[in-house]
Amino acid sequence: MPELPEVETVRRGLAPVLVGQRIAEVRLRRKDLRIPFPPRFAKRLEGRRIERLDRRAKYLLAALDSGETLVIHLGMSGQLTLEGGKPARRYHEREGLGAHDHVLITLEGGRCLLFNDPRRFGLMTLVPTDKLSTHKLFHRLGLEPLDGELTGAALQDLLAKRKTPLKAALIDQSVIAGVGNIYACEALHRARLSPKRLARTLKAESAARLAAAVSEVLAEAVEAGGSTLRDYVRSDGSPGYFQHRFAVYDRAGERCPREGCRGTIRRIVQAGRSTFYCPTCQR
DNA sequence: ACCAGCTCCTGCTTGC
DNA sequence: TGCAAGCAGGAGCTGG
Repeated sequence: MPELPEVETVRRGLAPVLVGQRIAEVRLRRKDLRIPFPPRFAKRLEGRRIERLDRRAKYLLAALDSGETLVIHLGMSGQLTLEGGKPARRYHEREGLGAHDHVLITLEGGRCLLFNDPRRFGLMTLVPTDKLSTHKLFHRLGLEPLDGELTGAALQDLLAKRKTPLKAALIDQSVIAGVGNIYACEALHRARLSPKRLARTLKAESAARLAAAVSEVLAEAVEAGGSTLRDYVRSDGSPGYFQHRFAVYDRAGERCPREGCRGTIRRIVQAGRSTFYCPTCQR
């Protein structure tokens, strides 16, 4: 679900509240998400201060004063929201939590970070902060789009050996980190490139256009607070707004919004996932 | 090395 | 109306 813009929006919402705070208590309501929680997970969090809140690809990274980093992935349906205010322990101990409220992290200040994830494709784990970049979750990740790494040349280089359709290459996290199904479709439309085109056939000029399109779409989506289709909300529970600006995603049958193009948006299936594009202007 | 396909899980939408 | 199949924003694993 949440792609880079949604995760970045959650990060921006959480950072002012979490950074500098100490974790008072952690409550796990099951023993695993997509993967098991690490040994003594709650104990390794309790009493620790959160020193930074960063993002890599679609992962949130909370660096702790213990030298470990709490790694969080929202999967398809994960939500991280801030609950409660003054009455410190109330939320943590309350009954009647939702069936999918899996983890509660109560801060010394009294607020509570709640992780809810119906499909349980998300994960939480702990990784030594100085070993993050070599950890198996991170070592294969590709270019980080909002950090200036995503240049036309770098992208062309990564795509050069790939025999997959462009769309499949774009959602491959070892090429560009953080792009998922929605923003891949949007970026390809903006770059006027067909999702079916073979990745390695991209010339420098097209690769540059695609690199720029990905960066622009993601940046605009972050500005809009992400896209809310069904599950995604910001940390305060409010929705994002970028879905209203989709050019192609979930718009099969509609007229292509590109000026001067009279095409109709089509939905096809690639590698088992929906792709939306305009066959007229995307080549 | 690379790639397509399958899989985990729940809930909403669609079609009979 | 009711029920079952199909589908969903992710990504690791398998086998070719």
